[in-house]
Amino acid sequence: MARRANTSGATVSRVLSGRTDIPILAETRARVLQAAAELGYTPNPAARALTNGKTGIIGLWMSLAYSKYRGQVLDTMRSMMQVIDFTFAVTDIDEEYHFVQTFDRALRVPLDGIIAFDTSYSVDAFTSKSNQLAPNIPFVSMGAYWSEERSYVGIDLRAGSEQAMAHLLSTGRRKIAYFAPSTSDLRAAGPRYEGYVAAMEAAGLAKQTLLPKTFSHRDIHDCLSAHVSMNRLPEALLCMNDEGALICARVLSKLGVEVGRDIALVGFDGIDETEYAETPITTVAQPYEEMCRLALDYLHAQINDPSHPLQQKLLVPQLIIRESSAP
Amino acid sequence: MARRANTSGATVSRVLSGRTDIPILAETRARVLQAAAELGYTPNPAARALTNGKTGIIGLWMSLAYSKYRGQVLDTMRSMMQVIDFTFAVTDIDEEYHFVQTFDRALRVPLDGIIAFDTSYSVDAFTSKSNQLAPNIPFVSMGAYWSEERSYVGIDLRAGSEQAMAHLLSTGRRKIAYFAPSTSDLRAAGPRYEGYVAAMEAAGLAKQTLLPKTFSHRDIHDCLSAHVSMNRLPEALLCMNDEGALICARVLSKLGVEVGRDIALVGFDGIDETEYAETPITTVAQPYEEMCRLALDYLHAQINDPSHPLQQKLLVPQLIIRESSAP
DNA sequence: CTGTTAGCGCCTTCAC
DNA sequence: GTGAAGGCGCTAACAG
Repeated sequence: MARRANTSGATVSRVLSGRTDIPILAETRARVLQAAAELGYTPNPAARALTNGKTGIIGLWMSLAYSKYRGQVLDTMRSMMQVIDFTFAVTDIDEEYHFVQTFDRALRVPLDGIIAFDTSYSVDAFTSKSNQLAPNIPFVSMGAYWSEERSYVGIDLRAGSEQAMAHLLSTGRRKIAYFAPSTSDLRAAGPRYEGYVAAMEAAGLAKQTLLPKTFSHRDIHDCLSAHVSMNRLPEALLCMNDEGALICARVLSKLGVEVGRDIALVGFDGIDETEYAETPITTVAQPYEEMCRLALDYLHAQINDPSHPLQQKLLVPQLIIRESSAP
Repeated sequence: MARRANTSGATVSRVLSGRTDIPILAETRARVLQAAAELGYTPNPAARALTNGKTGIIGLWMSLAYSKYRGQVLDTMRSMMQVIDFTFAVTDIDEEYHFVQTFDRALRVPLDGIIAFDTSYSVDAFTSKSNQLAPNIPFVSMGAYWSEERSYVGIDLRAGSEQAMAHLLSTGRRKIAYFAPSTSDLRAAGPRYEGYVAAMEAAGLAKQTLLPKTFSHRDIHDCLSAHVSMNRLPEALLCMNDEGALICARVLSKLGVEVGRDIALVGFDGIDETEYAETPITTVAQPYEEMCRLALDYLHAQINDPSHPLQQKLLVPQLIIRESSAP
């Protein structure tokens, strides 16, 4: 490349890095640019990263298994990255898989820092491993799971769950069931479930779970129609997430159960559709924009100053009450 | 690190690369592993990539602006990557932004190959630029846009659009409008629109567009309610995508218009919800699983053999007829 | 303004 | 089985 442009590697570097602080003869620059175009030459990013000691890349670690909430968070991160000069590389963290292998893979990408989003039930494995696997890379976790040993922007879903339960109880519901996929780790665990349990026990009520196999339309339908036909539907469902709640609402409506009157529904996350459903759905909305903004701030601080002290913050979700749980 | 383990860099490399072909004393191995754990040492991926000449990373270039269809594709790619030993780094290609800057950023990630998905209206800039920016990196585009100069797995949405129109026309619809966001580049362009135009002109019918500002619930509502109140609703809407069609259906239903009887609706993409909507929605389903599988195959072939000839294939979407366009 | 030199951290080759 | 040397492609520092 340098040869083709009749110049040295250093000059090529100066031109192609777009440096304005070093004066370069217009003619030389043109020669370099043309040679690059002819050869289809692009600087090797790995070599660049090695030399510079930084990559300009922030890794976003998350599960890419589809969910609307994750999509919204991704979208938010995307728009925030546009205004700062970092590339943002999303890598899939598969929680059902072998963690170590997953992390090994994620660490193949040379990074200036990592944001780990809702790395859910692998959180134990994750935080301890991430300490071991990448303790020197700036790291912030955000979402429902965190470790006190690392910087984080957490969302206190247990508090959110308790808000939701207080609302359901204060509007007279007594038979309240927790609704989650039986194949999920959140079946009978996690902050949402803990909030549910605490509230039911404090109220002296019997706990109950409704567990479709997954949150697919079919499974939810099968689960609910069985309960409807046996006339055993509870007075309220605390649904693990909004997508499940939305499907519930559609299914129940087709089964002749009126959401908001015959049964109350509450979801988690705060995705857009809850507002526009046939019957708008009450939801525990996660403050994900603030979460993203803070996580990026925290990470920035760590990147600029590797010895930056821990930054930890817990956000509280907001209960948005709508018709699906009308009094 | 080598010092801490009382050994040489070469041995550290042999241990940490997990090589089984080179015999290493169990004790030495243990010493290295422990030193690594104590120091929290991780091999520098950039240096590795530079030495090895490969990174084990495949870049997925796409817009991360949220859409359900993109989410499903991402999910499909994710599950396919699990079974092959590549990391998969998703980088946002912003089409509304300055292309060159976007590509510059995406190219900061050291990659063995690139899959570009639906890099839509930037396709011209994109393919020409990608030739210039990364002509030597194995590259496959997949989705609705492609360049004949590169390998691709395309989806012929124009053919899909014509199928949809043939169906609407054959079921007696005459006043058919094309429905897209006025702020989108697909407002009056792109393969979907071309198919619409061709069909209408062949049938000797007057073209018409309905253009809400965006595909948000509010904008669609404003657009449709205006038409309803003026009693000017067409007999059918060809909606640019399923998400828009689903919102249309909800809005129309609230406005007292019965979908499938008073008006026909057809969407594009084939997302799951179309099947479970109040009135199931007719859609031009994109064969995205096949698309992903082929794109990965093609890329693999190129990675393994840099001089592999071009591989190009055009897939045809499938029209799924449901109640929203019942005869 | 531009070329030369050295080193980033790793892995491969070749000795021992 | 293990260490020493060299080079991957780039850029900062230093000459000229």
